[in-house]
Amino acid sequence: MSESINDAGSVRVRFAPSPTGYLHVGGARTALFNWLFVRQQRGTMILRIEDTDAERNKPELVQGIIDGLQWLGLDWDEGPFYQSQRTELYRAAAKKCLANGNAFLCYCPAEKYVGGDHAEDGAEGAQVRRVVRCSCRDGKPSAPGTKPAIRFKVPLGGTTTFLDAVFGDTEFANDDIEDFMLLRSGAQSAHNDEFGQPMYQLSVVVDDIDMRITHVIRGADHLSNTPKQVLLYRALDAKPPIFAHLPLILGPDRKRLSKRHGATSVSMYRDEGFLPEAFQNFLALLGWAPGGDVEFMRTSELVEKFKLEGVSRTNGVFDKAKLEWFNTQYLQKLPVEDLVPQVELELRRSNLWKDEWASGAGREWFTRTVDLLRPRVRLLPDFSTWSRAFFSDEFSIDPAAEAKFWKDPKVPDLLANLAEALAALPEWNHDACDHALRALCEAEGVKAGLLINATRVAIVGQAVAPPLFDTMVVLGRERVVKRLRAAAPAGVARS
RNA sequence: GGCGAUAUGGUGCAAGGGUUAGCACGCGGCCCUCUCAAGGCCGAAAUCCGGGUUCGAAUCCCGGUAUCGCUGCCA
Repeated sequence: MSESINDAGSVRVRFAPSPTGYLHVGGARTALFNWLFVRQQRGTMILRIEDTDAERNKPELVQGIIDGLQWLGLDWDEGPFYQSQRTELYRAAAKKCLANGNAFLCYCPAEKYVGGDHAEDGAEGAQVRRVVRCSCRDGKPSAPGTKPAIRFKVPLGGTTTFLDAVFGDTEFANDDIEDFMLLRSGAQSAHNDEFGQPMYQLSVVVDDIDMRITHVIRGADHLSNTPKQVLLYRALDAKPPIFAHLPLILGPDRKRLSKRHGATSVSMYRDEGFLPEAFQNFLALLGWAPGGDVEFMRTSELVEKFKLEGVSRTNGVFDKAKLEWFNTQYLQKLPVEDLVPQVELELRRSNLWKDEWASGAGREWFTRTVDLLRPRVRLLPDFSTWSRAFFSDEFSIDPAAEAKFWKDPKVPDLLANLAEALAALPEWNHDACDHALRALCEAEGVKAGLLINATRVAIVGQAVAPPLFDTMVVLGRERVVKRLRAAAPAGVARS
């Protein structure tokens, strides 16, 4: 019985980024889809770092990717594995291909390699072969004496097919596939190695076989690489996995998302103050939809509903406005206890945090305050802005707010009177404040709105805040009265 | 250039032969109101083009166009 659980757990996927120093949006989406799929299937997620290009890899950059994954709440079960540490495995595989006739030694200097070019379309006659093959593949070295590289010997004629869960059955003509590199030549290597570093196509396939990957979920930029890899699986006597290629994420100009589109790394969104779960929800819906009208789905729901078959085949534009909308939705709908820790982190970052908020009554008060503030927050740092206005001694009045709500000459007296009325209140709560203010307005013959707006400016320094009486309760009587008294003469001076 | 993929409002997704082509973001308006949000209601806005197949096509087929990808001793 328990064996069936193991069966269900036989799905194995991997996320295999190159260490570019940060996790970018496209990579994050790939990681997320892998993760949603594998968690639903109760399978195994593997993290593998594709750092075979020794030139441009810095091991320390991997941490940026890991941070990004963790922020997004994506975990893995095995790894991280580093391809740079598995070189021998790839060399052995390349030699196996050589031995069984699926690869050849290529002596062409890199710049002079003729393969991959396409033959001129001659007369209608024999146009079967579309890719030029290098003479090395037939045992006729083009430049004997130099150190050779190893290339895959793509079959002449025929087709290579594979199953793609997103794009369906896909077929490529072998004559369109160039004899791709497996191993670099040893020539440029400082060492006296026979061969150089392995190439991408080789290392992915070898690792995916070795790690028993069942589903390769990756960007659609690899769709055209897939037949090469399928050929390699065969050459290595292995069964290809199921592929699932995800449509690419584009910038607003419909070009592939890149640095010049602004924020492309997930860390930038973290730093801007997006909630990880909102980001996750947004990303999940970029290229996939469960089929109904629901969009707000928390992690567990996404895991439950995700289907590879539902993935779109169309490249999609990253729409930051929609991401912002998701963020406000999460800010509002999340259980407040899920939000409070995020706000705490934010206030710690901006040095506004007070230890008394960590537990007990302080914690309760802090939680209530977060709850009060959150409908008006768009990004986490807005909490810092609010806190500065509410609780810090740097309190100051925004001139624009003042101009808008203190222009009535009656305001200074009203504020002064209100201060005393509030100071005399037997109890400090929403209704008491409400009644006191309205009674005063009635006595003075002014509309409550006038004083409410003026008071808001006086006690928070800005034109925008949560409903006034809630705000008063959260601020506390002492602060409210003090600020009202301070505001009254200021108002007089201006009137 | 060759090969491949894709094509529904500005954007993200629905509608897998028969709907007044639906939802959401954004945009405009109204309501609510104590400011600003949120929320509610209303509105403008789309099936790339051309041929087929069919009683009937956004949906299936072919061609064109456009876009993206691959075509590296990058991954």
